[in-house]
Amino acid sequence: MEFIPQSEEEMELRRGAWTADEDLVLMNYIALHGEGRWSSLARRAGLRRTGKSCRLRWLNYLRPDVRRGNITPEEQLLILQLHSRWGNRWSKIAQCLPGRTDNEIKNYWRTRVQKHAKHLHCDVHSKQFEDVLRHLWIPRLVERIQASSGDSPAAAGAEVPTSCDEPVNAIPESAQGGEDGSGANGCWSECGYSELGVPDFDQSIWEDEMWSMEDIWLQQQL
DNA sequence: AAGAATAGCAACCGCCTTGCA
DNA sequence: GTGCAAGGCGGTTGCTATTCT
Repeated sequence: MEFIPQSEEEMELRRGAWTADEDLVLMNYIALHGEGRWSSLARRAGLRRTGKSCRLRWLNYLRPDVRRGNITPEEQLLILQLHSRWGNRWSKIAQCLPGRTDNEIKNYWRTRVQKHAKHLHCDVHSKQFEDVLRHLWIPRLVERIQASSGDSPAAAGAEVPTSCDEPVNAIPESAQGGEDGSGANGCWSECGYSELGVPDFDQSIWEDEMWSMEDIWLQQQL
């Protein structure tokens, strides 16, 4: 049974946080009719929401394959690499991180990465910050990944896609411990790299360590 | 213990692109 | 070729939880 709003009151659009009931309605409707045609979907499902709002709610939150929780070091590494290549192309970056949404990656970048840039008193797009990423942050992430995965070259020397089906090794040589850092076969997302089961780090602990490295780096610049 | 400051994240806004009549 | 509607994307805002003073 489809609900077609008749009166103006029924047409009045809701905004703000979604309720559990609205979520349920949206999920049920999509389960029955599939996604797409969001504007009419919103009307027919009886949701007083814009099509855009429904689409966003589904893609960023309700979709069954959405992964939640801490961004793992592998994912962080991938984000840093892909962002250096593609810039703020969040949806494109998200395509290479299964289960992560563009919104989540964007939020990660703004809250974590830009915060570090701010602490360094430089712009995220500056050469200085690029150097920090390339020579400190990324190598540290690689070390962490190596350590936690039993020094698996597949993880530590993983390749980063230029597109999701065109892998290249994007980890800078300075960040690679051995002469042969390769071993992963193609796009991380496709080989399931981020699903290898490397445990999450306690973000605050390892980020603290990042800051001691920052001090070293700043010293080197003096 | 309470208020202020900060961080994290969900959701909205506005612009651009695409598809179709 | 043009206009319109819908979808997609990046930027921004605002709310809530947490941390700090």
